[in-house]
Amino acid sequence: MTQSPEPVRRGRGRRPAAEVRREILRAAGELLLTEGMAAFTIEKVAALAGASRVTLYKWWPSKGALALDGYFDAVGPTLAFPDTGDIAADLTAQLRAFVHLMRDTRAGRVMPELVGHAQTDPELSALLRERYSAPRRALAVEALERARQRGQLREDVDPEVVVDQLWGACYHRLLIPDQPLTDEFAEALVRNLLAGIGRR
Amino acid sequence: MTQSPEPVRRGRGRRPAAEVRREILRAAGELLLTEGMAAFTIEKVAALAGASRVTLYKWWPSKGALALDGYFDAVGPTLAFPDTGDIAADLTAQLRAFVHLMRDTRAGRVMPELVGHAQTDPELSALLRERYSAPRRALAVEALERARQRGQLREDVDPEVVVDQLWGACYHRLLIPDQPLTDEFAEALVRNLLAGIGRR
DNA sequence: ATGGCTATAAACACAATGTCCATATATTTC
DNA sequence: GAAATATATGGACATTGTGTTTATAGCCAT
Repeated sequence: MTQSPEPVRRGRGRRPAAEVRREILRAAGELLLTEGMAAFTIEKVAALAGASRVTLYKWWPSKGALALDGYFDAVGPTLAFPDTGDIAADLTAQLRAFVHLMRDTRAGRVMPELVGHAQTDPELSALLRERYSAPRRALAVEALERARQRGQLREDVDPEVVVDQLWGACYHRLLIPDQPLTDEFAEALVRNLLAGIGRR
Repeated sequence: MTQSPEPVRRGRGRRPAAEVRREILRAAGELLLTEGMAAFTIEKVAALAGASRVTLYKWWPSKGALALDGYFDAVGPTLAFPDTGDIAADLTAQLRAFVHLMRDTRAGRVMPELVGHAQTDPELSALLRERYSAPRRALAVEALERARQRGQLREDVDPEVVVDQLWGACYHRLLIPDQPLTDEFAEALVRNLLAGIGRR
């Protein structure tokens, strides 16, 4: 159990909106990261925030939207894609960091659940794309574009496809876990793709 | 609304187990393929099958297990991986068929929802691995192994990783749809990986 | 035919959703 | 400072779904 200082039973009446909103986001993030998406309910978030369910329904259109806001409130944006000029090294480093994040942190272990829930929640699907996947994908695509312009990649390669063959492969092992997600895997992804797996 | 001939109100008392079971599976498959996983509830399956909820709870331990059984009842196994001896052509053909299945059929559109639900249902996760992903992955791995033994692939390549860089990339575009899943994409996947995307 | 197995209806407790209301009060406006 | 506005609140409600218990009814094998 994560020990919130207080469930804080409040009196009736209005409180500053910003404060309530902050409290709700904190509660949503905490519940999501400790209990996971299966146990994430509007009711529990409201109780944990010491707020009324009606208030949540007023501001968030769906459970998914609330969960994602709670996720970012707890985790922060954390976007970075260092560019050293060596695309092979940069991709490997970035993928290893991603593997570490997904395997060894609470935030990482929750993300597959959010993606999973998005499969039946169009609201969350759109938000996840806008605020999570699209910005991250864009960073990788830009790095690959720069590498191509430096002459490190073939001219006819579509960076968008490359992203799917690197990060998409990792998500595959996360979401459909037949095989483990390891550092060696991350390294093999880059090796295979840059050098090619074909003979001659 | 899908118009079943009759909700068929039956009297109390026992009916042949096999018949009930068949009817439940049919109902589960129908509901899953027409309404999707979000609307898939034990209650609706029971009503559609003209069966008692208690009967469902007796035979299926979870909603996910019932959904997967219904899926296979409706779709069938459909496993095939033709091997013409040309690994590039075989992979491309197989991936194009996969893209078509996922994009243009009801069964395909439901699979991401099952994978999504599995993220918060360990029962379904295990069943999906055993009965869906593992057998399919094994077929692809075997084909790649044979190609390597024919000398069409580098000796040091791990077929398991290659599978993630081909099918995993497709699942990525299915589950986190930033970019469209197209035939051209399927072809680019094989091209990139066999020839490599690096310069020189 | 008889006894065991199993499907059935009905009822229950529970949890969660989503929407009402009337009331209380912080903040804004005059 | 007083009035108006916005908004959070508890409590209530109907609805849906879960998962279980109970007593009853009928198929099937022996």
